[in-house]
Amino acid sequence: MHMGHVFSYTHTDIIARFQRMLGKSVFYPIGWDDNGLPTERRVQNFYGVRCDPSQHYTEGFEPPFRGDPPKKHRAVPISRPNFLELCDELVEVDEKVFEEQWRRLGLSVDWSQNYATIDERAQRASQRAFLRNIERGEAYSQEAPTLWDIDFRTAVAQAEMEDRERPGAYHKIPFARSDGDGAIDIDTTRPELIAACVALVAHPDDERYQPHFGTTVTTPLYGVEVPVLAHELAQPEKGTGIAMICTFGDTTDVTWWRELNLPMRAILGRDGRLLADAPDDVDADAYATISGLTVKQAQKAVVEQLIADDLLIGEPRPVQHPVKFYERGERPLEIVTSRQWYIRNGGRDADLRDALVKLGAEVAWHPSHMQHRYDNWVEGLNGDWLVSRQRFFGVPIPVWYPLDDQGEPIYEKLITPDESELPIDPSTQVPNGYAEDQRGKPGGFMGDPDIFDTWATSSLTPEIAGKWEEDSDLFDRVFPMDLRPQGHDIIRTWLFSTMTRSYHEFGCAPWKNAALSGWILDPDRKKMSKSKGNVVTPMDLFETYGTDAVRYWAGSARPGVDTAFSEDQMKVGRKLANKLLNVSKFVLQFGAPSDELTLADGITDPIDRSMLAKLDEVISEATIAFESFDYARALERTEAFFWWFCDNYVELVKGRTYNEQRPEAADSAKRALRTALAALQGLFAPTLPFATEDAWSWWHTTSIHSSTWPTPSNLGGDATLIDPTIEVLTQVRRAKTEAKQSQRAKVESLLISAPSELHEELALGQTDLVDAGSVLSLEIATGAALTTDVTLAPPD
RNA sequence: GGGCGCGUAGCUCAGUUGGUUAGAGCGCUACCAUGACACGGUAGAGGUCCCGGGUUCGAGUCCCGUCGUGCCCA
Repeated sequence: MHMGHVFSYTHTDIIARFQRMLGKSVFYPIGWDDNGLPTERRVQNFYGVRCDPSQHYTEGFEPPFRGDPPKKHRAVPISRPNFLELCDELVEVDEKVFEEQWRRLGLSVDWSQNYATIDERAQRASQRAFLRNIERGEAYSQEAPTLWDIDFRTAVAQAEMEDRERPGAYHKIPFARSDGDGAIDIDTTRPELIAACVALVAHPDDERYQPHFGTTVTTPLYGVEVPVLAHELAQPEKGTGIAMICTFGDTTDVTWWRELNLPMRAILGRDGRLLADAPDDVDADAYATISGLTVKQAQKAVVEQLIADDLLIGEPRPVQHPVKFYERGERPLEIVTSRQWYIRNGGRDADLRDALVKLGAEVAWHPSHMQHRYDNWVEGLNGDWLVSRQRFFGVPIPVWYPLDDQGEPIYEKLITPDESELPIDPSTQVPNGYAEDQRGKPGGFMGDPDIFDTWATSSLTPEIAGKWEEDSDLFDRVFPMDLRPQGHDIIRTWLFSTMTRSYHEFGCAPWKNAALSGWILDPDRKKMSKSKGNVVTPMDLFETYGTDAVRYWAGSARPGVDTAFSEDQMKVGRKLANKLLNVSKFVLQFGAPSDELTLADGITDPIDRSMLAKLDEVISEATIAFESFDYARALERTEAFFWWFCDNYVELVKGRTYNEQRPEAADSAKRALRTALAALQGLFAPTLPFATEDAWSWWHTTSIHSSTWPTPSNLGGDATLIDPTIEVLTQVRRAKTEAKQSQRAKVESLLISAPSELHEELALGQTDLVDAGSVLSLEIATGAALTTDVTLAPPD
């Protein structure tokens, strides 16, 4: 856990606490997204093991290490079940630590409702939703080109892919025309893929190549005849304006291959090496020189061969170009053909895409411009959602396949479990009508070896948390949910995938509101993240500034705005919490008024009513702000009033409150102070739960967090009536400061000059003013503006 | 290249239907042991609201453009 988590989770907690004070019963679960690669990596590094599915299960296996294996240690291969046991073990330990930290932060989540994306309930929901997706045709498996990380050996979804600028070089290479009339020169950054070339392509409007459309050329080195075609995705200004289409060099190749109905000529293997055997029509002898090489080695070999055959025109020209990477990966993604499971998300279906955009419009976004991110992403999708992963720690894909006489799976006849059997693991469980000894045998069956990507399960968090199909009373009450809080960086993944699943299953958005938190930036304005090594952990900050101060820092950042990590803000928060405790002590020292007058009868002084009228405005504004999830504005308004209250109102009426000569006047102030204090403690309670609870306990027996949200007292006071008096008080203070005197210094005479319409207001504040300013003699005269003439008494 | 933010005091940021003299905190300066508070208080200095046009009686706020900066998507 780092400050980025503290930041956004605090926002959610503030909203939950506010809603609870409105009298609502808030459903506030928390979940751990623990399956997937990050956990696998942690397990490998923590225990010094690696998963090898060919290994057999070892009962009672003890890992070589529990934490910090030495650098030289070589990972011990262990079976998948053993590996999963260690995942479970580590996840449990991690979650304990997390929970402890969240409790320390004061998250008011319902800990009895927590879940994890690997727990049984989540697995059940994940598998159930998926089986229903299959039934309705929303999920399908297909042998298709897939983004592939050669190091992780897994397929990767569009949402997990990112562009990185990498150096490359254009190689200009001639493709001989089949009619023998010269050659067409193409530019490519991937000459090693010439053997995989299936066509050349140029823009249909490109006059240079229009005469060649429909003709054929022959690939250099490998002698394959390929057509010259037209497609509007070809970029005339890039290189020579004509490109070779390979199966596959990049995602555009996939589009061309699909839309132009081109044949497959695959040469890349899943290990990132070129396949051992050449495609059928490729010159086998020429291919033999690159067979089995890595992509990098193959490029070098092909270029050398081109140069030797005088087929490289000029020198390679270096370029910087965007290359697609798995977001966790270190080598460029390749595209290989493999059988994968997909869930329809509109990437290949305009109607579905439109429906999902429309669904996005039904959600209230906070801040509203975040909706553009969603629209942008949905409209830019170019394929369905790939959900299968060739990994180990995750929810198994709950299907089996019958095997034919040759032992080959018959994918179209897949076998699914009954919902009542979920969750299942098809790699250890046997489908109905089969016996375990038929596993992998001709005429028998095989389990799908893959697991779901973690997003495929976390896309169901509303269903998991609401106990969909398991507790319909709860589910009907909480779904659709009111709020999805999350970071804006995962709109394309978590938010969008959750929308998609909800649309398929229920035809509606899974929540009414989406509140997007910003990122935490380090002082250099870089995103704070583990991989950048610039994270700050919260525990020390809790110790140094207090939890409320850390929450204050988070709560003062406007929704959706990236925020610099700032200890200065925490100092301010600490100051605020401290001030609240002190002013509470001050107000409460006077005790409760003895009689039971109503507020209207007990608070008689117009100065007191004026302060309360100001407070009423603040309560209204803060309430409206909170209702629209703008916790920062609510805090800011409350805070501004609070400091004014402490510095001005409290100081102004302090003398009257202490004055036993005029009990009724003192009583009015005491009642006003207590009324304001109760409201202020309430207004701050969502943001500063600890300080407010503490101060509240000094005069209440129940928790402030189960008290009711402050409401305006509506005594009909004049909010601005007090202002001229405060202005005069400020001028008196200034006079004392400029004279380098104590604020306690006596004022011999105070001459106030003010427009006549302010005279009554000043007269009403006069007694308090005389007390607060230690004024010996005061006079009010008429003048154009409010000015004062302060004569200090000589110091003693 | 397309989309979306953001440019206000040395720093971090408020400024919500356009409306007196643009605010806060931190930092800085000076002062103050006062009965809630030294984890304090009082006051002060500090701003061509990125730049250039436009709308308007009036623009930090609305419109157009430029520049800078950040993110998302190609």
